[in-house]
Amino acid sequence: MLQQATSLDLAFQALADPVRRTMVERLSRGPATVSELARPLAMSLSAIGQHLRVLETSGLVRSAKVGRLRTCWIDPAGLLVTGRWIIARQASVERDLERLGEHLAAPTDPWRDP
Amino acid sequence: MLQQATSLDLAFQALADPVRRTMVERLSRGPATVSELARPLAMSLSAIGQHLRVLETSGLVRSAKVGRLRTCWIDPAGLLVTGRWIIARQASVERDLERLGEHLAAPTDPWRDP
DNA sequence: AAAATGCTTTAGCAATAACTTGACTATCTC
DNA sequence: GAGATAGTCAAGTTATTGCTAAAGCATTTT
Repeated sequence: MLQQATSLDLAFQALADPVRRTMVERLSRGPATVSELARPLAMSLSAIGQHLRVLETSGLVRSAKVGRLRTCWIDPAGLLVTGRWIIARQASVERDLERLGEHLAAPTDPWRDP
Repeated sequence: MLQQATSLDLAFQALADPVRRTMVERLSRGPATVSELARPLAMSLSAIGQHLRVLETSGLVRSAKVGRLRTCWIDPAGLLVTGRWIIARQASVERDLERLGEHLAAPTDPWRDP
């Protein structure tokens, strides 16, 4: 990972950690403060803050501070980019399996014998 | 990541690296050998072998060696688990936004005033 | 105004990740 | 059987990750 990380790198990287996925699962049910996110996770508030920063720079989560509470919520666009990538790969795989099916069904190879 | 990594951890972790995503993109168009995977990636064959190992233990890719060639292909089940997780989150977010819409439309708060 | 709450910052540390190089082992090809 | 090809293994290096602990700083609450 020499070059600068793309948004896809950052998003998948962010989702690779179970703690961060737990945070995203919580936030997908509605906004929460940092302390609320920390509650079920046996870990310092500082650590949660660091995970939150990763989620924010990845574009999956947004937040704003009002008073002494920081409220966080999902940015749907973040989930969209990762979801789209996976769906595109699934589509490619399906097309490939389809070609394989045709190949097995045909008496002659359509590539070598057009 | 103290406890043993789940398949979701491994899959997202695997997809977090641009080199491995390039390999997956190639394989989603059809099987390939290790050298074919390495061709467009300016990196030693050894490094590709290590990336391949990550992809295999994550469940995204499978491979088998015949003669001196190792052929690799996508395991669709691998993409499925990550895809499902993301779609489930997107669905949660939508439900949440819907609730927010109702809340804004209603003259009274449906939670505090049932 | 004092104390509690809710973060934030910094520094440090152990573990992991992503390579490289070099040596090695099969398997084809000539 | 000599040489090229395809991949594997082990060791070493450097950078990044995921924490912790301790101190700091605004906002509320009492």
